[in-house]
Amino acid sequence: MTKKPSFTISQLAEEFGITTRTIRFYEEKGLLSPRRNGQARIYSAADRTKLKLILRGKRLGLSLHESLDLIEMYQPDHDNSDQLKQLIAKINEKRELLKQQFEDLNTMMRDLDEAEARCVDALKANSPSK
Amino acid sequence: MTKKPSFTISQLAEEFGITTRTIRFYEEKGLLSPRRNGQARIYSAADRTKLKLILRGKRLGLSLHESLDLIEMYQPDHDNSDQLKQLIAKINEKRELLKQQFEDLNTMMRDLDEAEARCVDALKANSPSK
DNA sequence: TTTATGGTTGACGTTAACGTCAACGTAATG
DNA sequence: CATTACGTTGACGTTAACGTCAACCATAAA
Repeated sequence: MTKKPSFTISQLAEEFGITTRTIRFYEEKGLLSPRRNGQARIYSAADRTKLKLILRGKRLGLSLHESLDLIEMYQPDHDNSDQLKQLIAKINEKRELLKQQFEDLNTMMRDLDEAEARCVDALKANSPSK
Repeated sequence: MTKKPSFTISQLAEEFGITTRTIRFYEEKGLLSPRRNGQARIYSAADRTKLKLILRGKRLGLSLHESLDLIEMYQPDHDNSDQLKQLIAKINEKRELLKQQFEDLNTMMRDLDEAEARCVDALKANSPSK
């Protein structure tokens, strides 16, 4: 039997490079709900995963609320067909947005390549090889 | 001789689906500097391109200031070697961030695929083929 | 018992990125 | 000339996502 891992707030804060204030803030917003030991918060592996999803969302420019939506997609209510259909629709919307982001990223990457090439050329021009 | 195209603020606003207030706000922040006809603003093709870059940056989660940095990368001061070197360093940093974003996007896309698959399965289970 | 360490709950402050609104200018149109 | 459409400049409001700070509690070590 492997013990279920658990974490303190500051462990998670350090691991992900954020402050404890931030983690508590996410809880206020309903993104996390760790269990308690007395008044102290204890985070499960699942809580940690949620936090990871939130931070990934942030890196992709999602708001906290959007991340919350996404997280809820991962644990749908399997008894409600209407909700499931809505969820599938939402997922497809999200997929479209992600595709757009892929294009944007590619474009920006190419732009950066060109920008760098121009810089390198300019450098060569500035200091001719003697 | 093809005439140089120019745009009014509301043309750009409509084209990009933003408000004129937003465009003026970007100007306040130094991201745009259209020429004037009297007191009215006139936007050149270059201004339009800048705006496009800003909005692309936004979709990728960049702040306005970060987009400004990027835009300035595209028109470096070709006489200043130090600045050029710094710029190359910045570009490489940015590239690393973009790579991270690519990974995030891929992961999220796969997660979405799985989430959808689970939804579809649940739907089938709910309404058996009878 | 004192002190250090880590955690908690408010309350309030801050910054970015706009929105809203009022008061005004200007140019074309009926 | 009055109206309509479009534009301008402030000034102020708003929301999200935290930061800062004070006052407090709990446990463990000195």
